[in-house]
Amino acid sequence: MSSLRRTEIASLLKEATVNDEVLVKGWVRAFRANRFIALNDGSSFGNVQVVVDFENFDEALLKQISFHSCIEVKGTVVESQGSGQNIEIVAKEIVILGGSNPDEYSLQPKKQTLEYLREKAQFRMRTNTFSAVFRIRHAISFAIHKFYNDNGYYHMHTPIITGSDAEGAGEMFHVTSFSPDTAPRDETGKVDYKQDFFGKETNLTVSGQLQAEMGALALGKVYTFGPTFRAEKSNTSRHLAEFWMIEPEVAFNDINDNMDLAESFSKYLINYILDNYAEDLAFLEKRILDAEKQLPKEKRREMPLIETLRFVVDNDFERITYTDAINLLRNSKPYKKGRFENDVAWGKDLQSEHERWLVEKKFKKPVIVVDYPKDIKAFYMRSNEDDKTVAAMDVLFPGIGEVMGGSQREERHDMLVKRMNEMDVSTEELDWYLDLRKFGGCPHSGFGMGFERMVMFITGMSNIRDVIPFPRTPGSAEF
RNA sequence: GCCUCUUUAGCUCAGCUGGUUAGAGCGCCGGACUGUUAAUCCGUAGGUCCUAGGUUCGAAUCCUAGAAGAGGCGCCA
Repeated sequence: MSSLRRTEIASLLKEATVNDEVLVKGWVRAFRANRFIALNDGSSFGNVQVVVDFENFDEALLKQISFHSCIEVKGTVVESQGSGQNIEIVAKEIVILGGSNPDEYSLQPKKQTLEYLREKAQFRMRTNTFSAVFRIRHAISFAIHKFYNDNGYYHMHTPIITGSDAEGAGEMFHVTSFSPDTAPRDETGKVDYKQDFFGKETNLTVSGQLQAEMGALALGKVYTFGPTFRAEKSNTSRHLAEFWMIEPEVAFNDINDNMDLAESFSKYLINYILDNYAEDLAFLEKRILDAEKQLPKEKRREMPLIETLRFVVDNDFERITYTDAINLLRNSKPYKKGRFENDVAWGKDLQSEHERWLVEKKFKKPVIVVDYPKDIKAFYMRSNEDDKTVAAMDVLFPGIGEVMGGSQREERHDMLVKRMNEMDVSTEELDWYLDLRKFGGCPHSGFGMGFERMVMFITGMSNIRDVIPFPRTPGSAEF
């Protein structure tokens, strides 16, 4: 008995047979009727029920079996008399590993708002919702590596501290070893970064794409998966200052190959979760349905979570050019009735209300928009024959908007230089990037996927801060 | 960067045009019950009405500033 080894609850629920003597450890999810403990150790969504014959246990010990206290139980597996589970454990010995005074503990065995739990990040992963979300977050991360590995891609680590500020993907966080008060200054009074750690100004990366292109032009197929930083004061449920991004970059792929990759990649991830995390998904779906009961019909999801995921996997993404999208929008009901707040016109970027109409009203499935006007896109995107558009694509998902954005890259050296000059991007600073066109260049494509946005889509969570353990947003860097 | 909303018990909230001692459900605590699945029943306790000013005979309620949280726009992933 004393040499008994711990069984994880996931394997216990799967493999235990009646009369097994077992040792389990975990956190108390509920203690009902002074007799039934729902115990969870994180190994699965399911709890194991521990039955306590309270007459045989010390009252002081039973008192310590409170919500989220941590205990160790030795006992015998029996068939359950109750209806909620097949087997349960009759406790012979219980040890309190860590008590949790319910008077002082900030969580309770009841529904609590996601906002409140967000403030208690030290505990929120113990709740059903967040443990399901973070198990799935892990699984998507694993599936990403599996997808690319199985398809012959190489994972490439791009730098987190970058020395170039020409990536143009947004505001950056400066990285310096100087203290603001004592930073050395040059004769004009500006901070003299020549004396700083790296001898120049440095920032946290906003994208690994330019570096990934080096990998693609040597290893053929590469992808990055790392943290990314944007110092934009975006105050929305879809933006983080620190988020994770996956960026495949593939030699010889054109924009159509790029779209194929984006579609098969996202379907693979969704399928992986459908196949392996059904229990967690079912709980998340039920959670949303319960929450939506209080909302008016038009604010509820059109389909429950799992149905939505199946639908996305079973149907082709809609592919449409920017020009066609503009025409569709200008002929749409909301446009004609003046319901859009922002104007729709060729040359202007699609606003979220327009994207939402295309995805949620018109096509009711993921939509890939391609061939955007060159003036609203980045310098490295390949110019099309019409000289007005570039081979850029945005992949739009229902409820979330842009999940992926990418392009075929401009591989023609002269064209790239021309675009850089037009858009005021320093050719000197990016000479290494231009070298990739000068020496052994080739057509290539890639895109960036916002990891947290994919986690949002798959888990059905509506705030990006609830799918990352420690969200960093303007004005908030707790924990 | 712009705009809007919220902040009242441990949690979720109600509290009307300013007017006695600020309420409910859940949770906690005490008791009853004991095969429960958000257990049930009875009872007790629990409040700097976010903070600081102001208006008023009187402020949870009105005004100003600040803090925290949420939502929308823009930017994007």
